[in-house]
Amino acid sequence: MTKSSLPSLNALRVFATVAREQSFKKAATELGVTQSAISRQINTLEEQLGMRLLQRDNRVHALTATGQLLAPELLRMFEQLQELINKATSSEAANARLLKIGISNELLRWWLGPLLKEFYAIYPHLELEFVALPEYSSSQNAEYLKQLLTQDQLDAVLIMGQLSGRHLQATNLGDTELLFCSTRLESALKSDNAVYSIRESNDWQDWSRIHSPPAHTKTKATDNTAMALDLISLQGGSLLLPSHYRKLLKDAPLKNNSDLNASGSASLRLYTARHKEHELAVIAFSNWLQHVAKRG
DNA sequence: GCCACTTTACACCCTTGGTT
DNA sequence: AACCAAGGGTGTAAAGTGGC
Repeated sequence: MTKSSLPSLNALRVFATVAREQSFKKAATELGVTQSAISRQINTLEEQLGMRLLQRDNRVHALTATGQLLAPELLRMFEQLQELINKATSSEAANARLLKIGISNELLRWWLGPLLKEFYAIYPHLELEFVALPEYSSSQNAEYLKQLLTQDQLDAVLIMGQLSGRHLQATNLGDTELLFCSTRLESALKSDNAVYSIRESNDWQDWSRIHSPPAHTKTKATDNTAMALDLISLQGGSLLLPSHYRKLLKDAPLKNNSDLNASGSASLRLYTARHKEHELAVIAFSNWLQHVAKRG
């Protein structure tokens, strides 16, 4: 029998019920349909199988040999199926939970935030709560971030850079390109304007290795991208914008000089505690993020 | 006559495939 | 992407059949 010619689950369920009750009428009552529907399901099933399953005239007398072979196995399978459904539906309630996510304001505003509607449409039983973190991992904050995860204060951390530890599970969500952006299209390297980068990142070092800026180039470190954006909008200048915020170029008065872009070493990563790697909510969030990151 | 089941006609919903 | 028609699956109501 090919896959496409498999009888419908409903027809098999009807047959199993009739076999157990030895009556179309009782089966109809149990399944909440008319006895006519039962009759037709049995007929269709027998036609599909090419043989009779019930010996009957205007009464059900007995199961045929084929019916005797099928009925006990089907009844057992439907019992197992019911158990599985009970288990799945009760665990859905258990899995309806709050996920605490550590993330920077920048990543939330310019990357994850606009995608959340899609997440909630797929996983309506999950709720996300956000806790503000730095944009980049560094030697100063690494231990603190690890503790947040291993001591269950957060379920996941979204951050640029690396956290190491055997109790952590890392998922790479894509390498970062540093977009050289200025308030004006001209290259800031030829003017007096400074280039802003984030203090905790290696962005300036990564960028300098590729573009070897002149020694007189002014650089300024800021705490985060939002601060760098505010400063260059007030004072002019350039910044190294992580490519995850690419959509921002449409909204902010920024121009990207693609000749001066460079690849950064700090990838965007999702970190979770290893003891939570089998939790359905964590798996769902992680899988969805990977899907979103892949799509770009 | 009642009961259990079959047959037939018809309706509704969903999927699929073609068209715009 | 939106629309439409065809076809399949599933349901009901009602009439018919035959045993008890």
